[in-house]
Amino acid sequence: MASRGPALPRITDVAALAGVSTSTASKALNDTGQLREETRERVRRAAEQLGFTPDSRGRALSSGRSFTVGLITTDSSGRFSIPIMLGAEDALSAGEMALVLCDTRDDPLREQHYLRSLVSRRVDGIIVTGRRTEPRAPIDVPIPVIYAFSPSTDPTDSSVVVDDHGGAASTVRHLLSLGRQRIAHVTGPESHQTARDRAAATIETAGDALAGEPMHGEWSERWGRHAVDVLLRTTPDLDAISCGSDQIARGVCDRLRELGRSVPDDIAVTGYDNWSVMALSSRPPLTTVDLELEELGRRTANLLLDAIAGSPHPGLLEMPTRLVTRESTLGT
Amino acid sequence: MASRGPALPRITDVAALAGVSTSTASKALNDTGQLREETRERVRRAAEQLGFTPDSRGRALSSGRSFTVGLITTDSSGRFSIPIMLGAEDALSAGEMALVLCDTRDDPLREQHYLRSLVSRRVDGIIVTGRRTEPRAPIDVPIPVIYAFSPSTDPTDSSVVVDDHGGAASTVRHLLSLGRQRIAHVTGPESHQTARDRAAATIETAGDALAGEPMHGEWSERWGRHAVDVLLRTTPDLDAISCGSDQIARGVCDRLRELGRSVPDDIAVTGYDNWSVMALSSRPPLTTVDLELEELGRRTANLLLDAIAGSPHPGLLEMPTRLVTRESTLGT
DNA sequence: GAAAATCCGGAACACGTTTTCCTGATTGAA
DNA sequence: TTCAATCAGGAAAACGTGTTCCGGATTTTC
Repeated sequence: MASRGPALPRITDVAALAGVSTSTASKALNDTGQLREETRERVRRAAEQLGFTPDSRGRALSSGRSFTVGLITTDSSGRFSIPIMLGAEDALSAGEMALVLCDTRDDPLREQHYLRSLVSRRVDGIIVTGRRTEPRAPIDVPIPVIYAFSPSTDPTDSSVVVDDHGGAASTVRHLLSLGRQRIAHVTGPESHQTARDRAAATIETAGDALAGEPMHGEWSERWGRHAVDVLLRTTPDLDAISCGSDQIARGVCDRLRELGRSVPDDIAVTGYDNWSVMALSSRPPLTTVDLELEELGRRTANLLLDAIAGSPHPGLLEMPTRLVTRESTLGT
Repeated sequence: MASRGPALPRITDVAALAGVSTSTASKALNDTGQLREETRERVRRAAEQLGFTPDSRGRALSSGRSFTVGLITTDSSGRFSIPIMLGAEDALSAGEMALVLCDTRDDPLREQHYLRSLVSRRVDGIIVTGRRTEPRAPIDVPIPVIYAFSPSTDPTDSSVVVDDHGGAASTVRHLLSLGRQRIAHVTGPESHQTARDRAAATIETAGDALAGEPMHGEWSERWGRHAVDVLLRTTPDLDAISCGSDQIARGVCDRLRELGRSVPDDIAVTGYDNWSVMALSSRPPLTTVDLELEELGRRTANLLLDAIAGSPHPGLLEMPTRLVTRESTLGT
């Protein structure tokens, strides 16, 4: 009942078939030790014939490593964690490392549970990620840890984050380069650090071209639509709106179109996040900032691999964003 | 260099501290064997004091199991695989099982690579999932496998899928119960089985109330908008549009509003998928079908646990969907 | 032809846990 | 008091691999 089908062959089976000892078989398959090439080849053929796949549990035990890293995410349903996850998984799988997924659902109890589980599995390292850019409390484990997206509050930990300041600045510079002179900023709640950071960068970069104060609201199309109504009343000579998210930008575009304003001829609009379903379905499609989260995930994984190998890179690493230009600023 | 910080305590350390042998310590911590309660307690305290966490690699080796299952997804970036993944992870973590993530990116080579890796890790089972409802070729491994969302072409394999027929039928019955009598169906490409299935169910359920043939196009808002133009020309007395996805439905609503038709007073609209960003941002919010994918993932995981325990459930399991009613059919 | 160097492969152990078997001690019954 | 039955815990093996050490065989050198 325990095993259906024939048991998987062990290295001793390979050794027996090749007529050598297990240690010789091990050396042959791992290209270590001193063996005649002919012996190596014989063992390889035996392994091939038996369909031998080494049991990594044995290897893990003897090597002291598990070739596994844990990914703790506070909400993987969020659209930020997922690309990070995939990027990390991509980078790790190249190094024959596996990634075990732990979704805490923002529950500290679950987080504790998962940490124990990961330590018990003797994972070689842990990636911690979240859905907000606010720093989070570090986790306490005797294993290398890298924080992605949400940095650790401890600056001596290794964290990889998005350069939100640079991203927001790039949209504003783009608008300025197009000759826009009255730029409004519509973004998310002031309680979100990312909204504050982007607003600050916008103010700093726009200078005199900034129209009024940044407008904080919710991350929704509805807020974008509402903000347009307010803006057109208070700032009639507006010629650009830089939005804190693609969702807001889409709402902005919809409302502008309903009111007969042309985007981008009358008013150029920029989004943020390059969330394809929003940015591409918007009318017109949005110029926006791609967070390059998959690359961030890859980078995080590689940093973790370094740390596992004994060369940690403590501190904060800010990853560059990429400006994606589309019709909402360029026209057709 | 290999280990920073003090090495993690082993069970021999616990045993030494408690003044017993390792086998006794093991029995004490696992509540097996015959030991005095006082001895058990002494061992437990020693473990506590040392912060002992058993090394699951050793346990895995000795038990013959790895307490790990693999999840192979052809694209986890798709929004279907993710809830399934989370549901599975949730169900597995309750049983102290870990889930290792493998994203093949639809590349057969990568899939082979991952399969070897999972077999090498001696995972206790594998979940295979995809982004389409088309059956897929089974994988060949000597380990229990369950297919989720994309069933296996081999009917003797275990597969868990969405009841697309029932889901589509439920929207049509809902429209009929509201007294709608001329129902059009706008859906995705005919090359997609899910579009064909939903169309067939719609035809069957709507009967005489069906207006024209199902209209196949792409899964986009643009197609939804375009379909409205066609429909209003060919079928002026239309009073309901059942869409094959929330994205299409959103396009439909947008276009109807632009043309001055009231949803749902003039024409009721239903979506499919309950993709919140579409269904809730639509004006009005969409009545739609929730695929309950997280529950599907949980169910898949539990079936896999059964199979691992020696009680497989071969065949196809269709999971029920849930109709979510909102303003696009009910009004305010 | 003897001594040294080199090459090849095997025996043994380590990794950390669980489990099986076994022994000595205690208890109960006759 | 003796024998059997139960209890408490230890010794050893098992899981599958990698690695260290060591001895025998072959080749090289003088």
